[in-house]
This record gives sequence, structure tokens and C-alpha cells, in this order.
Amino acid sequence: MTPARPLNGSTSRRRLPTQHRSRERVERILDVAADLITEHGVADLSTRAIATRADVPVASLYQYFADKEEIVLALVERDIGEMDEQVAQAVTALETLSVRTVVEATMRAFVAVYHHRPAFGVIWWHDRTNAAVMRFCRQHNKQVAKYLFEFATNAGLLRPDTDPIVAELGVEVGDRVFQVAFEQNLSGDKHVIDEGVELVVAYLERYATPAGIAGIPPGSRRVEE
Amino acid sequence: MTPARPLNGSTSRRRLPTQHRSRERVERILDVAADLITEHGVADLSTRAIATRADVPVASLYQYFADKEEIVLALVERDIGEMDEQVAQAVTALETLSVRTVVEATMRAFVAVYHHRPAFGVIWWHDRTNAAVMRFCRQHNKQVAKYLFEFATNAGLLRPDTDPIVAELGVEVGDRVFQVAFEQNLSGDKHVIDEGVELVVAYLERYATPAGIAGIPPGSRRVEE
Amino acid sequence: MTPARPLNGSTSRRRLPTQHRSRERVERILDVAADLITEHGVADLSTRAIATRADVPVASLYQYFADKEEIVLALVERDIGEMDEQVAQAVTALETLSVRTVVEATMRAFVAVYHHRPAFGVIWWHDRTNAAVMRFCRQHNKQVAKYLFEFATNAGLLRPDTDPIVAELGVEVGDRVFQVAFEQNLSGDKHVIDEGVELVVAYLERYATPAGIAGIPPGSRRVEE
Amino acid sequence: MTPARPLNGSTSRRRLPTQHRSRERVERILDVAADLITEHGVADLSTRAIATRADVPVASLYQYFADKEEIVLALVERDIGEMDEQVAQAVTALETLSVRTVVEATMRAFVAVYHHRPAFGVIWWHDRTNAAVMRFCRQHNKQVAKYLFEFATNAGLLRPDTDPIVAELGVEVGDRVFQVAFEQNLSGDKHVIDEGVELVVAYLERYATPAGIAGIPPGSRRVEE
DNA sequence: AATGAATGAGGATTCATTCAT
DNA sequence: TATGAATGAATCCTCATTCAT
Repeated sequence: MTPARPLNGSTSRRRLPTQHRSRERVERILDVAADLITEHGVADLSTRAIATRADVPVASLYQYFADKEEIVLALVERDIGEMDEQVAQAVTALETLSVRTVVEATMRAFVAVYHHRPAFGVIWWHDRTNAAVMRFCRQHNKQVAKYLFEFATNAGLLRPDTDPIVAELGVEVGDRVFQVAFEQNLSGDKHVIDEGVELVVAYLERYATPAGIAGIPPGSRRVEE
Repeated sequence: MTPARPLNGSTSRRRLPTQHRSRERVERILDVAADLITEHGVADLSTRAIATRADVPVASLYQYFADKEEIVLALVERDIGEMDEQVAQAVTALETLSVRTVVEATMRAFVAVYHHRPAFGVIWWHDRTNAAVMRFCRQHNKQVAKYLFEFATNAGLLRPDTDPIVAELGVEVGDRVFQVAFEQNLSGDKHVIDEGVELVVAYLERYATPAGIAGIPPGSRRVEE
Repeated sequence: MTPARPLNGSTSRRRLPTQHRSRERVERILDVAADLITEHGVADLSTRAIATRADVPVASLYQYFADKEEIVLALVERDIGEMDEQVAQAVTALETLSVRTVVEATMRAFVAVYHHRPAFGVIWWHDRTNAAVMRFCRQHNKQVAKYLFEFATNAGLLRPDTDPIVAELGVEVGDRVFQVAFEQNLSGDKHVIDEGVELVVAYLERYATPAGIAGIPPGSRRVEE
Repeated sequence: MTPARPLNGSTSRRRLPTQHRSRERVERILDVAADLITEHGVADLSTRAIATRADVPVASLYQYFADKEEIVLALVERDIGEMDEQVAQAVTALETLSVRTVVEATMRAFVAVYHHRPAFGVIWWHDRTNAAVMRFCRQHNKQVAKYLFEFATNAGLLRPDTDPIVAELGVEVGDRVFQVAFEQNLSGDKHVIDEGVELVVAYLERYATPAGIAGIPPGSRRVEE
């Protein structure tokens, strides 16, 4: 079975100054940025504010990041990494495999991260200003979709001829459900999320195999790869 | 049946200066703003840029709008009005009524507007910076959902006990589908949109009556209200 | 004895537009200006604010006043007229005449006006921005000083060779006492005012005749004029 | 006897940017601000004007001062420091101590500063727009009053039971005398100032001890503290 | 590697006044 | 006489970034 952290293969390959980061400081900067974003939104994030609160000279920010945009991007990258782990773990740990259980596990994992990394939601759902971030998140959604798609196909949950766009749409649409759920309720409206699971399941089951609907109990699974 | 423009009842009740607009100029300002937003995004929209391109002194902007935010809001209001008309018309014109036909008609109407009012998509999907706009759009989505929900319930397409959140989620999720579709293709990826229709239909049919699935031919409809 | 309103002989001799004022409106404008000044200070007084609150088009302000400055000036003129009346009345009504009784009567009269015309205090003490107003008030203080000086000299309270500057300084200094008194307490710190009377009396008595100190009872006065 | 600079104990404790001032530039900015204020008044002081004349980018102003208000405040602080020194020196240097000599020494010291720091007078007497400045100056007057009051009481010039408000009123009223004196004559009308001294002395002598009136020659003074 | 200082470019908004009607 | 509309000029201030040290 796939190892527990395959979704985001990208190791940081940023421009020069970023290479030799002084770990501690960089982490503090990201934490501060996350807080500020949660408090005031991405649009109001300023280098000065970060520097002041992180107790770092403004000019030093540019030792670790090429520009402001890169700070936000680094933040997103960090949080998304966490999300990847959660998803992979949750899916891996599943006993009975079915479209429903996979969707549910994935969405619960997302919820968990959104919940304790609020800045991520703020950036991703509300402040779509930063082009790099957008690209990155879109890209990530695609990766998640691809991962899940392959997983589900390999496991015999989806019919082999299913269009990959189906998975992508599922992920994107699930994302919007979260957006609605967290907008109404800071810790995620449970009722909305449950309905969202239903929604994604309803869609995907259109492309599911009978086993994908009925569920594959542990023990009787095809060996993958 | 409901008349052809019921979704947005709000008559413009802006602050004083906005009342006596010099129509022509205001329209030009909105057009320019729309262009600039399409080109650079809402976040980079500046009063100066609008004024310059619309060939209007910056100070005059404030004759027609209380502040920058209101310009964007007015723009959205204008476009959304158009959307409302399209939706109501499309649904009203339907011959056979079913969950599928209603969803399809609605989504096609949305697509039509997104297509020739690109600024609207940019604002609504990408730059979630403007609080007033956000509120307005959210509100609008709710209105659309409510309208469709009542329409479908009255027509006997949805089971009477269906939770209204279902319609809201359907609209929101459809919205995201458009976002994906227009992001990949400036005039809206047709394949994605088709899949999106499928997605929303799949979800809503879970709550549909048999007639809602099979379709109600013209002539045999219940008379509403 | 001098009639009850001699201090400010100036009849309004303003530029043309001011001549044909529509009384009612002008009064409302002045009242509104007074309120706004009391609330926000002269520096923050704006034509728009006046116009809005007085329910008069901004442009119409310029029918009655040449410019903003003139509005303030008219306001001051109006209030100062009231002050003159009060002073003349108070002094005229005096039974026993002495430096002390005259000073006291005058200062009490000032206090009365400052008390129910708060805008006047705000303009005169705090916002010394308006040149015309400054000139006007200075001028008025001189007139009051002159009036009192002549009154006191005629009544035999001050030695005939006394320098008129003495009276001017007395008035100015009394004015500052009020400023201090009203700054600490919106309705005028009584203790401070009492001390202020003492202060002015102490100074003026240096130039007083024995009768000016002892007091001239009613009946035994020299007939004036 | 008290050391020569006790009136204003406050060591500059401004917000961060002000800490590491580039001395020369800051001084130039203050000088320019002083000139502009002398020329056009505080109300018309603009950051742009300061920047232009000081040959400093507007943005740089904000390196040294938090905002415009702080520039004026710094200016006043600087001038007032000078005034404190002068007063303390003059009083300390006095040979014969009496109410009259102390008042005279103090007032002469004020005159000296007003004379070669004209901006100070303009700010303090004419443009009462800046709240921080007002607070500061009022506060300063109180400090001066307190200092002189204690000095005079300790020296046995005033009766021990004298109300401190007496000293405050003396200072305020003296201040107004200067205002009148400098308004009529840019270098301070000598006659008015002399009369002003007389005025303050007349008032304070009402609370003086016999020695405070007669004067205490050098050598026979009480040792203080 | 680290940073204090500097700044050009630009931000939104207000205001007193004018003028054509 | 009255006024709606228009506007030039100014306002204060912020920001991301650079650069000399």
C-alpha cells in the first residue's frame, strides 16, 4: 500500500536566500504570519506587522523569503503538508473500503486540519489575492484528487473507465462545502459537513463499481501495486 | 407561476450622492471598473485607475459612490441583476419539469452571465477582499437557493420534508463548479460544466420525488398559488 | 446714564450676498454651525456638515455668506452682541459702584453668556484658526475695555491719569481666567472664577481712587454725561 | 537650592522610530516646521510642506515621527525645555527674593524664549488645534506654577496656607499678557509686559508674607531642604 | 548573515468653491 | 434666487523593497 506521505513530493526549491534559513526564525515568522492572517486577512498582511510581531527586523525577512508573497506561500505549503499526512493516514487506516468510507475519511481529515490551522482557511477561501498561493492550492487539490482517484481505482471502488475530472470535481466541491461550513461556524458546521459528505458520495457513486458502493471488508482486498 | 424577476427585490437605496447619478458617467465608471478588475483583480483596483481610464476626476467618483467599496458593490449588483433575470426566465420557460431540467436550466443561465460578465467571476471567485460584496453574493446565493427550493417544492419535484440547506449546498457547489470551469478555460470548460450538472443532479435527486426524477410534462403540472 | 447696548455699534456691512439674507435660513445655519463647533471644534467645521445638518444645499451657503470664514464670523458677531447686552445691563443695574462691583458684574455677565453659548468659548479660546474671528474678538475686547474704562473713569472709580491699557489688560486677563475655568469644568469652575475676580480687582485697585475702592452708594453718584 | 533644570523631568520616551533619530535631519525637520508654523500657523502645517522645505521625502518623516502631530509636539517639547532652563536659571540667580523679583525674573525668562522661538508662541497662543500640544502646554504651565509655588512657599514669600490655584492662575494670566504683548508687537510690547508684571505681582502680593513683599536680601535666606 | 535607515510610489478620501442652469 | 453637479488641489499616511554598512 502507498506510504503515508506521498501527496506532496515537492521539496522546497526556492531562490537562494531561502536555502540557508535559520529554522527557528523562519518558523516564528510563519507562525506570526498565520496569526496575522487569521486576525486580519491576507490582504491586510504587511511585512512590517510580521516583522514587529516576530521581533525580527523587516529587512531580515528578505533573508529568508524573496518577497512577501513567498511568506504566504511557505505558510500554505507547511499547512498543506500537514493535511496530506492526515489524509494519507486516514485513508490508509480504513477498514472497510468503499466510496463512502474513503470520502468520509478524507473529508474528516480535511476538517481536522482546517480546524486547527485557521489561517489556511482564511487564505484559501477568502483572500484569493496571491497568485502563487492560488496556483499552489489548485495544484494541491489536483494532487489530492489524483491520489484518491488512483487509490479508489486500484481498490476497485471506481469503474476503470472513469474520467479523472470526476475526482477533481469531487475534491473542489468538497472544498466549497468546507468553506460554507466554516463560514457559518468557526469550527465547522457539522450538519453542513455531513450533507457535504452525502453530496460528494452521491456524485461519486454514479461512477462506482458495485463493490465501491457495497464496501470491501478488510481481508478480501486486492493487493495493490 | 412566479413572475420573471423575483430574486432580488432590493431597490437601490444608497447614500445620498448616489441618488442623482448622471447615468452615463456612472455606467462608464462601472464598465471601467469591471475591465480593471478583469485585468488585475479587485485587490489592485484603485480609484485613481478607475478615474483615469473613465476620464473622470477622482473626486467625481465620490459624487456617485460613497467609497471604493461601493463601486465594486454596484458592479456586482448590476451583474447579479442580470443573472437573476436569466435564471428566472430560463426556469420559467421550461417545458418538462424535473430536478435535472431545473438544475440544467439554472446552471446554463449562470454560465451565460459569467461568460459575458467576466469581472463578476473575478470578484466573486477570486478576490474575497470586499466585505460588502461578499455579504451581497452570499446573500444572493441564498436567495437563488430559496427561490429554486420553493419552486421545486411547489412543483412537487422535491420531497416536502427536504432540508432547505440542500438547495443552498447545491447552489454553492454549482458555483464552485463554475469556478473550476472558468479557471481552466476563459469561456467555461464545457466538459466540466456538464459534469457539474451531473454532480448537482446526483445530489438533489436523493431528495427528489419520483416525479422529480421522471419529469413532469407540460399540461400536467399542479397550478401554483 | 449710558443706554443698554452701546458696546458694539457695528451694523452688519458685509459683501453683497450677505445683504439680502433669508433670515430664517441664516439663523438655522448659524445655529447648526454653533452646534457643530461645540461638538467638533472650529477646525473640523465643514461646509458640507453645516449644509447637511441645516438641510440647505451647500451651494446655497454661498448665497448668504461669502465663504466659510464668514459663517464663523457671523456666529461670533451674534454671540458677542448678546454678551454686550448682558454686560451693559449688569453694569447699569449696579447699586453700589466700585472697582470690585463693576469687575464682578462684568465677569458674571460674561460667564452667563459663555455658559449658554458654548460655541463661542470653543471658537474664542480653542480654535484660533480664523483670522477674521481673531481680529473681531480682539477688537471686541478692546471695545469692552474702552467702555468699562470710560464708565469707571466717569464714575470716579479710577484715577483720571490711568493708562487705558490697564483696562485692556484687565479684560484680556479676565478672559484667560474664564478659559481656565471652563476648561476644567464645562459650566465654569466657580472657585477659579472667584479667584479670577480677585485677580482683576487686585490689579485694577492699584489704579483706583479711594472711592473706587470704598464704593459709591446709590444716590451719591456724579451724574454722567 | 533646587538644581537648574527640574521643571520638566520627562525624558523623551517616544515610539520606536523616534528612538534612533538621525539627529541632524530631525533637527532640520523641526526647524522647518517651526518656520512654517511661524509663517502660516499650525493649522496650515502640512507634511508635504515640511518635507519639501526640509528636503526630505515625506515618507522619511515617518521614520522619525509617528505622525504629524508628533512633529509639532516634538517642536513644543524642544522649545519648552529651553524655557524651563531659562526660568530655573533666572530664579536661581536671583539675589533679593520677593514676590516681585521672582515674578519679574520668571516673566523675563519667558519673554526671552518667546522672542527667539516665535513658532512656540504661534502654536501655543493661536492654533489650539493639536490636542497633544494643548495637553502638553497646559501640563507645562501647571508644572511651572507648581515649581514657582513651592519655591515661593519654601522661601517664605507666600503664606503657607495659600491655595496652589493662585500660582496656576498667575502663570496662565501672565501667559495671556505675553500673548497680548506679542500680538501687538512681534518682539513683545515692553509697556504691556511691564504692566503684566505689575498685574501678576498685584495679585500674588495678596497672598504674600510681609517678607514676600519687602524682599529677602541674600545671606539671610532660610536654607531649603 | 544581518539590519537600520531610507524612500518612491501610491493609497483613499475630503474640501471649499464654482458654475451652468 | 437657488442649486445639483463638478472638480482641482490637497490631505495624511502606508508599504514593499533596497542598500550601505
